[in-house]
Amino acid sequence: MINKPKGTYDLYGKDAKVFLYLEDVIKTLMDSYNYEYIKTPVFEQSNLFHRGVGPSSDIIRKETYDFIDRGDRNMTLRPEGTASIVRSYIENKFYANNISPQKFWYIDKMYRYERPQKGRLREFFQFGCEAFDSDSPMLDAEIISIPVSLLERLGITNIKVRINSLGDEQTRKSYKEALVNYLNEKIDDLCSDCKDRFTKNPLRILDCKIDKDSPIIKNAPKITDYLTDSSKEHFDEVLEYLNDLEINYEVDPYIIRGLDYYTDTVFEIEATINDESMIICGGGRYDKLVEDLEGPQTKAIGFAVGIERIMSIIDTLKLDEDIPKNELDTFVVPLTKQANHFALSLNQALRLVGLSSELDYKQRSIKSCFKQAELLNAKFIILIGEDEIKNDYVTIKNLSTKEEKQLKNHEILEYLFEQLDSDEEHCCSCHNKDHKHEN
RNA sequence: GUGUGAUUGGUGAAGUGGUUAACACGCCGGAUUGUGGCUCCGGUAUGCAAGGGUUCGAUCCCCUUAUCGCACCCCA
Repeated sequence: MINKPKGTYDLYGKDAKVFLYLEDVIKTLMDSYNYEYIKTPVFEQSNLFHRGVGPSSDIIRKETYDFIDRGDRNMTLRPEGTASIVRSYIENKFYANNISPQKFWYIDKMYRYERPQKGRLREFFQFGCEAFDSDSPMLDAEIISIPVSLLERLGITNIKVRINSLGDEQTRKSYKEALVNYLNEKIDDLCSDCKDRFTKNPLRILDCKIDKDSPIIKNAPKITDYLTDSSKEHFDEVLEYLNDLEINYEVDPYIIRGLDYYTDTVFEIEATINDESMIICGGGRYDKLVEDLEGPQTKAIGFAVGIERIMSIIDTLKLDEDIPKNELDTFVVPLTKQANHFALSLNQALRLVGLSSELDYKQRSIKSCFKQAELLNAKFIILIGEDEIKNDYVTIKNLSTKEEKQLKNHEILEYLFEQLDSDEEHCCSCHNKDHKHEN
Protein backbone atom coordinates (compact mmCIF):
# COMPACT_ATOMS: atom_id res chain seq x y z
CA MET A 1 0.00 0.00 0.00
CA ILE A 2 1.19 3.49 -0.75
CA ASN A 3 0.97 5.81 2.22
CA LYS A 4 0.64 9.53 2.25
CA PRO A 5 3.93 11.37 2.63
CA LYS A 6 5.10 11.93 6.18
CA GLY A 7 3.63 14.98 7.82
CA THR A 8 0.73 15.37 5.41
CA TYR A 9 -2.93 14.58 5.90
CA ASP A 10 -6.08 14.11 3.91
CA LEU A 11 -8.70 16.70 4.68
CA TYR A 12 -12.16 15.14 4.52
CA GLY A 13 -15.40 14.53 6.38
CA LYS A 14 -15.97 16.53 9.51
CA ASP A 15 -12.58 18.24 9.39
CA ALA A 16 -13.22 19.39 5.85
CA LYS A 17 -16.45 20.98 7.02
CA VAL A 18 -14.64 22.73 9.84
CA PHE A 19 -12.04 23.95 7.36
CA LEU A 20 -14.65 25.43 5.03
CA TYR A 21 -16.37 27.04 7.97
CA LEU A 22 -13.09 28.55 9.13
CA GLU A 23 -12.38 29.84 5.65
CA ASP A 24 -15.81 31.41 5.63
CA VAL A 25 -15.33 33.14 8.98
CA ILE A 26 -11.93 34.41 7.83
CA LYS A 27 -13.28 35.70 4.54
CA THR A 28 -16.06 37.63 6.25
CA LEU A 29 -13.58 39.03 8.74
CA MET A 30 -11.15 40.13 6.07
CA ASP A 31 -13.90 41.82 4.09
CA SER A 32 -14.71 43.89 7.13
CA TYR A 33 -11.04 44.83 7.49
CA ASN A 34 -10.84 45.67 3.79
CA TYR A 35 -7.95 43.34 3.02
CA GLU A 36 -7.54 41.91 -0.47
CA TYR A 37 -7.23 38.22 -1.18
CA ILE A 38 -3.98 37.11 -2.78
CA LYS A 39 -2.72 33.75 -3.95
CA THR A 40 0.90 33.22 -4.90
CA PRO A 41 2.66 30.13 -6.30
CA VAL A 42 3.42 27.18 -4.08
CA PHE A 43 7.02 27.25 -5.27
CA GLU A 44 9.37 30.12 -5.89
CA GLN A 45 13.00 30.57 -6.81
CA SER A 46 15.04 29.37 -3.85
CA ASN A 47 16.79 32.71 -3.66
CA LEU A 48 13.62 34.46 -2.61
CA PHE A 49 13.47 32.57 0.66
CA HIS A 50 17.20 32.61 1.28
CA ARG A 51 17.22 36.36 0.98
CA GLY A 52 13.75 36.93 2.40
CA VAL A 53 13.45 34.63 5.38
CA GLY A 54 17.18 34.76 6.01
CA PRO A 55 19.96 32.22 5.63
CA SER A 56 20.65 32.01 9.36
CA SER A 57 17.09 31.01 10.25
CA ASP A 58 16.45 27.34 11.03
CA ILE A 59 13.67 27.33 8.49
CA ILE A 60 16.11 27.98 5.68
CA ARG A 61 19.03 26.05 7.12
CA LYS A 62 17.26 22.76 7.55
CA GLU A 63 13.56 22.86 6.77
CA THR A 64 12.98 23.81 3.15
CA TYR A 65 11.79 21.52 0.40
CA ASP A 66 14.24 22.29 -2.40
CA PHE A 67 14.32 20.86 -5.87
CA ILE A 68 15.92 21.50 -9.22
CA ASP A 69 13.45 21.67 -12.07
CA ARG A 70 14.06 20.33 -15.57
CA GLY A 71 15.48 23.65 -16.61
CA ASP A 72 18.13 23.44 -13.88
CA ARG A 73 16.49 26.14 -11.80
CA ASN A 74 16.67 25.99 -8.01
CA MET A 75 13.17 25.98 -6.62
CA THR A 76 11.76 25.86 -3.11
CA LEU A 77 8.29 25.07 -1.82
CA ARG A 78 7.36 28.11 0.22
CA PRO A 79 7.97 27.64 3.95
CA GLU A 80 5.97 30.77 4.82
CA GLY A 81 3.86 33.39 3.12
CA THR A 82 5.50 36.75 3.63
CA ALA A 83 8.45 36.46 1.24
CA SER A 84 6.20 35.42 -1.66
CA ILE A 85 3.81 38.28 -1.09
CA VAL A 86 6.62 40.79 -0.85
CA ARG A 87 7.94 39.40 -4.13
CA SER A 88 4.52 39.80 -5.68
CA TYR A 89 4.21 43.28 -4.23
CA ILE A 90 7.42 44.33 -5.91
CA GLU A 91 6.94 42.44 -9.15
CA ASN A 92 3.40 43.71 -9.71
CA LYS A 93 4.29 47.21 -8.53
CA PHE A 94 1.50 47.29 -5.99
CA TYR A 95 3.37 50.20 -4.41
CA ALA A 96 2.29 52.34 -7.37
CA ASN A 97 -1.33 51.88 -6.37
CA ASN A 98 -3.04 55.06 -5.29
CA ILE A 99 -4.77 53.22 -2.51
CA SER A 100 -2.44 52.96 0.42
CA PRO A 101 -1.66 51.13 2.61
CA GLN A 102 -2.02 48.05 0.45
CA LYS A 103 -3.32 45.17 2.52
CA PHE A 104 -3.53 41.48 1.63
CA TRP A 105 -4.68 38.23 3.15
CA TYR A 106 -4.12 34.61 2.20
CA ILE A 107 -4.85 31.12 3.35
CA ASP A 108 -2.48 28.68 1.73
CA LYS A 109 -0.40 25.60 2.13
CA MET A 110 3.15 25.94 3.42
CA TYR A 111 5.92 23.34 3.45
CA ARG A 112 8.60 22.65 6.01
CA TYR A 113 10.73 19.55 6.24
CA GLU A 114 10.28 18.80 9.92
CA ARG A 115 9.72 15.84 12.16
CA PRO A 116 5.94 15.91 12.59
CA GLN A 117 4.23 16.04 15.96
CA LYS A 118 1.20 17.63 17.51
CA GLY A 119 0.36 20.83 15.64
CA ARG A 120 3.30 20.55 13.26
CA LEU A 121 3.20 19.07 9.85
CA ARG A 122 5.28 19.13 6.71
CA GLU A 123 2.41 20.45 4.66
CA PHE A 124 0.12 22.79 6.54
CA PHE A 125 -2.15 25.76 6.09
CA GLN A 126 -1.44 29.25 7.24
CA PHE A 127 -3.82 32.15 7.26
CA GLY A 128 -1.95 35.42 7.15
CA CYS A 129 -2.07 39.13 6.38
CA GLU A 130 0.49 41.58 5.09
CA ALA A 131 0.03 45.35 5.12
CA PHE A 132 2.43 47.55 3.15
CA ASP A 133 3.46 51.16 3.00
CA SER A 134 2.78 52.48 6.46
CA ASP A 135 4.78 52.56 9.65
CA SER A 136 1.85 53.85 11.63
CA PRO A 137 1.62 52.16 15.03
CA MET A 138 -2.12 52.10 14.41
CA LEU A 139 -1.46 49.57 11.68
CA ASP A 140 0.53 47.44 14.12
CA ALA A 141 -2.46 47.48 16.43
CA GLU A 142 -4.82 46.66 13.58
CA ILE A 143 -2.71 43.72 12.48
CA ILE A 144 -2.66 42.31 15.99
CA SER A 145 -6.40 42.84 16.28
CA ILE A 146 -7.13 40.59 13.28
CA PRO A 147 -6.13 37.23 14.76
CA VAL A 148 -7.55 38.37 18.09
CA SER A 149 -10.94 39.04 16.47
CA LEU A 150 -10.78 35.80 14.57
CA LEU A 151 -10.25 33.79 17.73
CA GLU A 152 -13.05 35.72 19.40
CA ARG A 153 -15.44 34.93 16.57
CA LEU A 154 -14.52 31.29 16.76
CA GLY A 155 -15.14 31.21 20.47
CA ILE A 156 -11.53 30.56 21.44
CA THR A 157 -11.13 32.61 24.57
CA ASN A 158 -8.20 31.39 26.58
CA ILE A 159 -5.50 33.26 24.71
CA LYS A 160 -2.59 35.48 25.53
CA VAL A 161 -1.07 38.12 23.26
CA ARG A 162 2.62 38.65 23.86
CA ILE A 163 4.41 41.55 22.30
CA ASN A 164 7.93 42.84 22.10
CA SER A 165 10.01 45.23 20.06
CA LEU A 166 13.21 44.25 18.35
CA GLY A 167 13.88 47.89 17.50
CA ASP A 168 15.73 49.06 14.46
CA GLU A 169 19.15 48.00 13.22
CA GLN A 170 20.97 50.22 15.66
CA THR A 171 18.93 48.92 18.56
CA ARG A 172 19.81 45.36 17.77
CA LYS A 173 23.46 46.14 17.26
CA SER A 174 23.93 47.81 20.62
CA TYR A 175 21.74 45.28 22.37
CA LYS A 176 23.61 42.35 20.92
CA GLU A 177 26.84 43.82 22.14
CA ALA A 178 25.47 44.28 25.63
CA LEU A 179 24.03 40.80 25.70
CA VAL A 180 27.21 39.12 24.52
CA ASN A 181 29.20 41.04 27.08
CA TYR A 182 26.81 40.00 29.80
CA LEU A 183 26.72 36.34 28.79
CA ASN A 184 30.41 36.00 28.07
CA GLU A 185 31.36 34.89 31.57
CA LYS A 186 28.16 33.03 32.32
CA ILE A 187 27.77 30.96 29.21
CA ASP A 188 29.34 27.89 30.83
CA ASP A 189 26.37 27.63 33.18
CA LEU A 190 23.81 27.44 30.42
CA CYS A 191 22.66 24.40 28.47
CA SER A 192 24.60 23.01 25.54
CA ASP A 193 22.12 24.40 23.02
CA CYS A 194 22.63 27.85 24.46
CA LYS A 195 26.38 27.54 24.10
CA ASP A 196 25.80 26.80 20.49
CA ARG A 197 23.43 29.74 20.15
CA PHE A 198 25.94 32.03 21.77
CA THR A 199 28.11 32.03 18.69
CA LYS A 200 25.36 31.65 16.08
CA ASN A 201 22.49 33.79 17.31
CA PRO A 202 22.85 34.99 20.90
CA LEU A 203 19.40 36.58 21.00
CA ARG A 204 17.86 33.13 20.80
CA ILE A 205 19.29 32.25 24.21
CA LEU A 206 16.56 34.44 25.66
CA ASP A 207 13.75 32.13 24.65
CA CYS A 208 15.50 28.91 25.59
CA LYS A 209 13.07 26.56 27.31
CA ILE A 210 15.61 24.76 29.46
CA ASP A 211 17.22 27.83 30.93
CA LYS A 212 14.18 30.05 30.93
CA ASP A 213 13.95 30.17 34.71
CA SER A 214 17.66 30.61 35.22
CA PRO A 215 18.68 33.87 36.94
CA ILE A 216 21.23 34.34 34.21
CA ILE A 217 18.46 34.89 31.70
CA LYS A 218 16.14 36.68 34.08
CA ASN A 219 18.80 39.23 34.86
CA ALA A 220 20.02 39.58 31.32
CA PRO A 221 19.75 42.99 29.70
CA LYS A 222 16.39 43.53 28.04
CA ILE A 223 16.09 44.73 24.51
CA THR A 224 13.34 47.14 25.50
CA ASP A 225 15.97 49.09 27.45
CA TYR A 226 18.08 49.51 24.35
CA LEU A 227 15.47 50.80 21.94
CA THR A 228 16.41 53.93 20.07
CA ASP A 229 14.17 56.92 20.66
CA SER A 230 12.15 56.44 17.52
CA SER A 231 11.72 52.70 18.09
CA LYS A 232 10.72 53.31 21.67
CA GLU A 233 8.19 55.90 20.65
CA HIS A 234 6.75 53.55 18.05
CA PHE A 235 6.48 50.70 20.52
CA ASP A 236 4.83 52.85 23.19
CA GLU A 237 2.27 54.05 20.71
CA VAL A 238 1.51 50.51 19.58
CA LEU A 239 0.78 49.60 23.18
CA GLU A 240 -1.48 52.65 23.58
CA TYR A 241 -3.45 51.76 20.50
CA LEU A 242 -3.81 48.19 21.69
CA ASN A 243 -5.35 49.61 24.84
CA ASP A 244 -7.74 51.64 22.70
CA LEU A 245 -8.79 48.43 20.98
CA GLU A 246 -9.20 46.75 24.36
CA ILE A 247 -6.75 44.03 23.49
CA ASN A 248 -5.05 42.47 26.48
CA TYR A 249 -1.36 41.93 25.99
CA GLU A 250 1.77 41.23 27.88
CA VAL A 251 5.09 42.78 27.00
CA ASP A 252 7.55 39.93 26.80
CA PRO A 253 11.13 41.02 26.16
CA TYR A 254 12.11 37.43 25.38
CA ILE A 255 10.18 37.10 22.18
CA ILE A 256 12.75 36.93 19.40
CA ARG A 257 11.04 35.00 16.53
CA GLY A 258 12.80 32.70 14.16
CA LEU A 259 12.64 34.65 10.94
CA ASP A 260 15.42 37.10 10.24
CA TYR A 261 13.35 39.83 8.66
CA TYR A 262 11.58 41.18 11.72
CA THR A 263 12.12 44.74 12.96
CA ASP A 264 10.44 46.68 15.76
CA THR A 265 7.11 45.11 16.70
CA VAL A 266 6.98 41.34 17.06
CA PHE A 267 4.16 39.39 18.66
CA GLU A 268 2.79 35.95 19.34
CA ILE A 269 -0.58 34.61 20.39
CA GLU A 270 -0.62 31.62 22.64
CA ALA A 271 -3.71 29.53 23.34
CA THR A 272 -3.97 27.40 26.43
CA ILE A 273 -6.34 24.45 26.16
CA ASN A 274 -6.58 21.90 28.95
CA ASP A 275 -3.30 23.07 30.44
CA GLU A 276 -1.51 22.72 27.14
CA SER A 277 -0.17 25.82 25.47
CA MET A 278 0.39 26.31 21.82
CA ILE A 279 1.54 29.25 19.74
CA ILE A 280 -1.17 29.73 17.16
CA CYS A 281 -0.13 33.01 15.66
CA GLY A 282 3.11 34.89 15.12
CA GLY A 283 3.98 38.07 13.33
CA GLY A 284 5.68 41.40 13.29
CA ARG A 285 7.07 44.31 11.33
CA TYR A 286 9.52 43.90 8.50
CA ASP A 287 10.42 47.42 7.52
CA LYS A 288 13.55 46.42 5.59
CA LEU A 289 12.37 43.36 3.70
CA VAL A 290 10.91 45.07 0.65
CA GLU A 291 14.21 46.92 0.11
CA ASP A 292 16.20 43.77 0.74
CA LEU A 293 14.31 42.15 -2.11
CA GLU A 294 15.10 45.10 -4.36
CA GLY A 295 11.80 46.92 -4.03
CA PRO A 296 11.35 50.53 -3.04
CA GLN A 297 11.78 51.46 0.58
CA THR A 298 8.49 50.25 2.06
CA LYS A 299 7.49 49.65 5.65
CA ALA A 300 5.30 46.62 6.27
CA ILE A 301 3.84 44.35 8.90
CA GLY A 302 2.10 40.98 8.91
CA PHE A 303 1.27 37.80 10.78
CA ALA A 304 0.47 34.15 10.20
CA VAL A 305 -1.92 31.80 11.95
CA GLY A 306 -1.58 27.99 11.95
CA ILE A 307 -4.85 26.63 10.62
CA GLU A 308 -4.36 23.05 11.81
CA ARG A 309 -3.63 24.31 15.30
CA ILE A 310 -6.85 26.30 15.25
CA MET A 311 -8.74 23.29 13.96
CA SER A 312 -7.40 21.08 16.71
CA ILE A 313 -8.58 23.64 19.27
CA ILE A 314 -12.01 23.78 17.65
CA ASP A 315 -12.07 20.02 17.88
CA THR A 316 -11.03 19.70 21.52
CA LEU A 317 -13.31 22.51 22.65
CA LYS A 318 -16.14 21.11 20.50
CA LEU A 319 -16.78 24.53 18.99
CA ASP A 320 -18.00 22.90 15.80
CA GLU A 321 -21.49 22.04 17.00
CA ASP A 322 -23.07 24.98 15.20
CA ILE A 323 -21.63 23.94 11.87
CA PRO A 324 -24.55 22.52 9.92
CA LYS A 325 -24.43 18.83 9.20
CA ASN A 326 -24.94 17.31 5.79
CA GLU A 327 -28.58 17.25 4.86
CA LEU A 328 -30.44 15.92 1.91
CA ASP A 329 -33.86 16.98 0.72
CA THR A 330 -34.73 13.85 -1.18
CA PHE A 331 -33.49 10.29 -1.60
CA VAL A 332 -34.78 8.72 -4.77
CA VAL A 333 -35.17 4.95 -4.80
CA PRO A 334 -35.82 2.84 -7.89
CA LEU A 335 -37.08 -0.47 -6.60
CA THR A 336 -36.72 -2.31 -9.87
CA LYS A 337 -34.34 -2.07 -12.77
CA GLN A 338 -37.15 -0.73 -14.98
CA ALA A 339 -37.62 2.16 -12.55
CA ASN A 340 -33.98 3.30 -12.95
CA HIS A 341 -34.73 5.46 -15.99
CA PHE A 342 -37.42 7.48 -14.34
CA ALA A 343 -35.60 7.65 -10.99
CA LEU A 344 -32.41 8.94 -12.59
CA SER A 345 -34.30 11.66 -14.46
CA LEU A 346 -36.36 12.64 -11.45
CA ASN A 347 -33.24 12.87 -9.27
CA GLN A 348 -31.65 15.12 -11.87
CA ALA A 349 -34.76 17.29 -12.15
CA LEU A 350 -34.84 17.77 -8.38
CA ARG A 351 -31.20 18.85 -8.40
CA LEU A 352 -31.78 21.29 -11.22
CA VAL A 353 -34.42 23.16 -9.26
CA GLY A 354 -31.99 23.56 -6.39
CA LEU A 355 -32.87 20.73 -4.06
CA SER A 356 -30.18 18.43 -2.75
CA SER A 357 -31.01 14.98 -3.91
CA GLU A 358 -29.42 11.57 -3.97
CA LEU A 359 -30.19 8.34 -5.74
CA ASP A 360 -29.92 4.71 -4.69
CA TYR A 361 -27.41 3.33 -7.17
CA LYS A 362 -27.20 -0.12 -5.68
CA GLN A 363 -30.68 -1.56 -6.14
CA ARG A 364 -30.85 -2.20 -2.46
CA SER A 365 -33.71 -3.76 -0.60
CA ILE A 366 -36.33 -1.27 0.42
CA LYS A 367 -35.37 -1.75 4.02
CA SER A 368 -31.78 -0.78 3.52
CA CYS A 369 -32.87 2.14 1.36
CA PHE A 370 -34.66 3.52 4.36
CA LYS A 371 -31.53 3.01 6.38
CA GLN A 372 -29.46 4.80 3.76
CA ALA A 373 -31.94 7.67 3.68
CA GLU A 374 -31.60 7.98 7.41
CA LEU A 375 -27.82 7.91 7.29
CA LEU A 376 -27.90 10.60 4.63
CA ASN A 377 -30.18 12.76 6.78
CA ALA A 378 -32.75 12.86 3.99
CA LYS A 379 -36.00 14.68 4.58
CA PHE A 380 -37.98 12.75 1.99
CA ILE A 381 -37.69 9.37 0.40
CA ILE A 382 -39.20 8.87 -3.04
CA LEU A 383 -40.05 5.31 -3.98
CA ILE A 384 -40.50 4.21 -7.56
CA GLY A 385 -41.42 0.58 -8.10
CA GLU A 386 -43.35 -1.64 -10.41
CA ASP A 387 -46.75 -0.30 -9.49
CA GLU A 388 -45.60 3.34 -9.66
CA ILE A 389 -44.23 2.87 -13.15
CA LYS A 390 -47.35 1.06 -14.30
CA ASN A 391 -49.76 3.65 -12.94
CA ASP A 392 -47.57 6.69 -13.40
CA TYR A 393 -47.09 8.05 -9.88
CA VAL A 394 -44.45 8.12 -7.15
CA THR A 395 -44.67 7.32 -3.46
CA ILE A 396 -43.13 10.07 -1.39
CA LYS A 397 -42.67 9.88 2.34
CA ASN A 398 -41.71 12.57 4.79
CA LEU A 399 -39.21 10.77 6.97
CA SER A 400 -39.75 12.83 10.08
CA THR A 401 -43.55 13.01 10.08
CA LYS A 402 -43.87 9.60 8.41
CA GLU A 403 -46.59 11.07 6.25
CA GLU A 404 -46.80 9.25 2.94
CA LYS A 405 -48.34 10.46 -0.32
CA GLN A 406 -48.83 9.19 -3.79
CA LEU A 407 -48.27 11.91 -6.32
CA LYS A 408 -48.43 12.33 -10.04
CA ASN A 409 -45.26 13.42 -11.77
CA HIS A 410 -46.27 17.07 -12.12
CA GLU A 411 -47.30 17.37 -8.46
CA ILE A 412 -43.94 16.39 -6.99
CA LEU A 413 -42.12 19.72 -7.05
CA GLU A 414 -45.05 21.71 -5.74
CA TYR A 415 -45.53 19.28 -2.88
CA LEU A 416 -41.85 19.25 -1.95
CA PHE A 417 -41.48 23.03 -1.96
CA GLU A 418 -44.60 23.44 0.11
CA GLN A 419 -43.43 20.87 2.65
CA LEU A 420 -39.87 22.21 2.81
CA ASP A 421 -41.12 25.76 3.30
CA SER A 422 -43.45 24.86 6.11
CA ASP A 423 -40.63 22.82 7.56
CA GLU A 424 -38.51 25.92 7.80
CA GLU A 425 -41.31 27.96 9.32
CA HIS A 426 -42.55 25.54 11.90
CA CYS A 427 -39.67 23.33 12.67
CA CYS A 428 -37.30 24.50 15.34
CA SER A 429 -34.73 22.15 13.81
CA CYS A 430 -35.78 20.08 16.74
CA HIS A 431 -33.80 17.01 17.55
CA ASN A 432 -36.84 15.54 19.20
CA LYS A 433 -37.78 12.65 17.00
CA ASP A 434 -41.31 12.36 18.35
CA HIS A 435 -42.09 15.94 17.58
CA LYS A 436 -45.06 16.23 15.24
CA HIS A 437 -44.88 18.97 12.67
CA GLU A 438 -47.92 21.08 12.05
CA ASN A 439 -49.18 21.34 8.54
C1' G B 1 18.59 15.79 12.74
C1' U B 2 18.17 13.18 18.13
C1' G B 3 15.38 10.19 21.61
C1' U B 4 11.00 7.19 22.50
C1' G B 5 6.24 4.34 21.94
C1' A B 6 3.17 2.25 18.34
C1' U B 7 1.04 -0.14 13.45
C1' U B 8 -4.15 -6.51 13.87
C1' G B 9 -11.29 -6.46 9.08
C1' G B 10 -15.31 -0.82 7.49
C1' U B 11 -14.43 1.07 12.95
C1' G B 12 -12.86 0.40 18.34
C1' A B 13 -9.88 -3.29 19.73
C1' A B 14 -8.35 -8.57 22.52
C1' G B 15 -4.72 -12.19 21.63
C1' U B 16 -1.01 -16.37 20.73
C1' G B 17 5.98 -19.37 18.32
C1' G B 18 1.97 -24.50 16.06
C1' U B 19 -4.15 -26.59 12.72
C1' U B 20 -11.29 -22.19 13.17
C1' A B 21 -7.46 -14.64 14.99
C1' A B 22 -11.87 -13.20 20.76
C1' C B 23 -15.44 -9.45 21.80
C1' A B 24 -18.17 -4.99 20.46
C1' C B 25 -20.01 -1.49 16.94
C1' G B 26 -21.00 -1.02 11.86
C1' C B 27 -22.44 -3.12 7.30
C1' C B 28 -25.25 -6.93 4.28
C1' G B 29 -29.27 -10.49 4.28
C1' G B 30 -33.58 -12.73 6.63
C1' A B 31 -37.81 -13.01 10.29
C1' U B 32 -41.70 -8.81 8.06
C1' U B 33 -41.38 -11.73 -0.37
C1' G B 34 -42.59 -2.75 -1.12
C1' U B 35 -41.59 0.87 4.19
C1' G B 36 -36.29 3.08 8.53
C1' G B 37 -34.90 4.07 13.88
C1' C B 38 -36.65 -1.59 18.68
C1' U B 39 -36.00 -7.06 18.84
C1' C B 40 -34.27 -11.89 17.18
C1' C B 41 -31.41 -15.04 13.60
C1' G B 42 -27.50 -15.58 9.96
C1' G B 43 -23.21 -13.57 7.12
C1' U B 44 -19.00 -10.51 7.42
C1' A B 45 -9.91 -10.64 8.09
C1' U B 46 -7.09 -16.75 2.52
C1' G B 47 -5.31 -11.81 7.25
C1' C B 48 -2.19 -9.18 11.82
C1' A B 49 2.11 -1.97 7.88
C1' A B 50 5.98 -3.65 3.79
C1' G B 51 10.39 -6.48 2.82
C1' G B 52 14.10 -9.70 4.63
C1' G B 53 16.14 -13.09 8.54
C1' U B 54 15.96 -16.94 12.69
C1' U B 55 12.78 -21.47 13.04
C1' C B 56 10.25 -27.82 11.27
C1' G B 57 6.66 -23.70 11.71
C1' A B 58 6.26 -16.38 12.64
C1' U B 59 0.80 -11.93 13.31
C1' C B 60 4.05 -12.97 17.71
C1' C B 61 11.44 -13.17 18.06
C1' C B 62 15.51 -10.22 15.19
C1' C B 63 16.90 -6.58 11.25
C1' U B 64 15.59 -2.88 7.56
C1' U B 65 12.08 0.47 5.53
C1' A B 66 7.48 3.24 5.70
C1' U B 67 3.78 5.71 8.40
C1' C B 68 1.52 7.48 13.00
C1' G B 69 2.01 9.40 18.24
C1' C B 70 5.00 12.02 21.93
C1' A B 71 9.33 14.87 23.47
C1' C B 72 13.83 17.82 21.94
C1' C B 73 15.60 21.45 18.14
C1' C B 74 12.64 24.99 15.87
C1' C B 75 8.05 26.96 14.65
C1' A B 76 2.15 28.39 12.85
